[in-house]
Amino acid sequence: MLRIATWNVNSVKARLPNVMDWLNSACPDVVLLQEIKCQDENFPTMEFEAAGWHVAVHGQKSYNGVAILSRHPLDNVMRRLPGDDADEQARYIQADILGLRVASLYLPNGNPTPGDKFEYKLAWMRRLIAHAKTLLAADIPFVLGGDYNICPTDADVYDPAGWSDDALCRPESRALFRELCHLGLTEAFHALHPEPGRHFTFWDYQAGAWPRDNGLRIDHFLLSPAAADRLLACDIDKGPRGQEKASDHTPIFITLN
DNA sequence: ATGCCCGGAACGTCCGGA
Repeated sequence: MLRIATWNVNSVKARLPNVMDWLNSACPDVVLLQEIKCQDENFPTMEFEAAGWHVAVHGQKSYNGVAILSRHPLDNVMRRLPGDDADEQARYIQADILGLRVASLYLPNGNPTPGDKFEYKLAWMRRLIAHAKTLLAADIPFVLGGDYNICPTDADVYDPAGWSDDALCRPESRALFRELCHLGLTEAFHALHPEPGRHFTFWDYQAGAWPRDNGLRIDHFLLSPAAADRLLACDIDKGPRGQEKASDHTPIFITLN
């Protein structure tokens, strides 16, 4: 059994006590982090290693940044999403863990639409689709987890009409997400919880979004066919969102046999 | 409501977030 979580922590330095408490209580085997908001040398690598974690980081000053924590050794660490050497934003890191290829990704937000940021989001998604094709051809089971900044359907939005023009919900964003899935990948939460419900992974800090349960489902796991064959469970852990000094995202887990 | 909150960088307040 392998339990993998993904969590946009909204600054690993501001969130370190929350993250450490959660690691001790939730006991994941692998954790994919996004929005660490620090350079590699400022990531709390020593603290995590002292707690028994293997660490791989792809950081950036102030913005973005992704990392992988693992109870098992990390091999073949790859930083940056292929396809644009001029892209300096730290949004992708990949490693092999016990023969499983695992990626932590932070897909661009893309607002406002239309505009340069939305075009960057769509271009980044096309690069992710191209990379997923490469991963499928490598014939190694893989898991792409992270903050996709996509609500796949209106069922994933507390107020679909109000969000219809947002980059997270735009038809162009959803079409590229479907194109990615249609390569043969399984979106774990939807596969195991197909019924509509208020299944969210993000609640804005503003306007009482958390107490009102006005959330979005934007953090996802996409699994290759061989990884999907091992999928036993996928669940959202709402606990951390209710803590003091919480991230605006909460972790989501998959369990593989 | 073009508002609300948060972290980072910086020390003004703005940027980015979603």
